[in-house]
Amino acid sequence: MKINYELIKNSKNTNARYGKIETNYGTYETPMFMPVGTRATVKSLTPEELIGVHSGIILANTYHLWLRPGEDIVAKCGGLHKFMNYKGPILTDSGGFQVFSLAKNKQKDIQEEGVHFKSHIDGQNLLLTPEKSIAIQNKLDSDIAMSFDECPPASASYEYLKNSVERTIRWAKRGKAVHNNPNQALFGIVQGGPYEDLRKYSAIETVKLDFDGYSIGGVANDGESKEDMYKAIEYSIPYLPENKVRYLMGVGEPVDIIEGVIRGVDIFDCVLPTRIARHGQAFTRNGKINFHNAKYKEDTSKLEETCDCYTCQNYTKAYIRHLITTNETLGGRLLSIHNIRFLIKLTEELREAIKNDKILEYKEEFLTKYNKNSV
RNA sequence: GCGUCAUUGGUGAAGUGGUUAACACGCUAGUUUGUGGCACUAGUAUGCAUCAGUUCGAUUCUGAUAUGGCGCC
Repeated sequence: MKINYELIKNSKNTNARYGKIETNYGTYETPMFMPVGTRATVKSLTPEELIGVHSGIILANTYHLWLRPGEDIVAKCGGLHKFMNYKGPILTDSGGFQVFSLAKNKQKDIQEEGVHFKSHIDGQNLLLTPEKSIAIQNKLDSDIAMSFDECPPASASYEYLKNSVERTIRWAKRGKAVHNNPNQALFGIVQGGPYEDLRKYSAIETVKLDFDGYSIGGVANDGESKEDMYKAIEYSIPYLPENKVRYLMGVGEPVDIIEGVIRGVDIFDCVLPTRIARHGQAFTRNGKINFHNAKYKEDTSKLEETCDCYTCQNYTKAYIRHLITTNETLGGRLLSIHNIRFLIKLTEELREAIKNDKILEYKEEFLTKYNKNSV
């Protein structure tokens, strides 16, 4: 089986929806947040800890695993699930974003065939094509593979985006043609920047190719404004089928997850919870806090009294600050556990809010508290 | 007691007769959205032991004092 999305309830006053995704590794409710495990590990967390924060699908990366250890070794170990000992579903990103982010200021050559660029590890010349990306993902044996797309910077011109969207559609078609893993779903990606006509065109043409799910890409790049991000979602969603899952790539911040859900997005992924954790910061109901701040030095309270995560159940802020300021790896681990749980809990609450038709009230209440201490 | 060398921020220290006293660490605050993992950005001595003198101008030269290291009696 590939995956199956079931739409259970549409929200009354918004585009938000509650649903379920059935996979070979269990059934999960949406909206959901997917933790990012680029190199076949959600940085610093064991699979047991991931289950402990109620994770569903997690994300791994085609580009990174292609270079190291190589898809053949993963396949030899029995596929990604066995390789990393994660018993939940796994989505693999196609490498399209890496072409954009790794080679941001370096030489890269985007051709019709694919993208020529240099390895970030040893500088060797690489060529990633739609066919290659799909072949790697087939071997990695993830539950969901992503089409190989071009992820243009927010600064890209309309003309550039127009051509880029066309090429991404051609690449999607080529990738789908060679996809041959019967247990793996394949998603298409809508691009088009902040332009309504490009998003519409990209969505309609991508849907014609009939994928198992659709994602909205090219958002949250390079300091793109939130308004542009929300527009990109609004311009794409109306053209996506109701009976397929919708994935907003790379998002995000709590406020963006809420805004995305309200606009009809089902799943999200983002490096933020684990990255800011390693840099000593945590999401809380009252906004983001920085453990480098001196005010936590003697703070014997829990990170969040109301949070059910391992970190909040067992440790004081003073201890976490000590770990962070002394650069102990446990500090980043504890904050990663909390931050991921925070975003997953957020989506759990959003699901409840959709079921009860209280999503706008929930947003208001959440953001009032969350933004109270900032700005 | 005599001689001698030293004294620069929270720390280790560089340096110069002349605009804002280098650098590092620490500290303080911020950034991070399909991860080139533990990064980046910014701020952080109104003052160079104290007092006097030389000088247009002294942290930098001179003298005294204080404190410390070393040597001698």
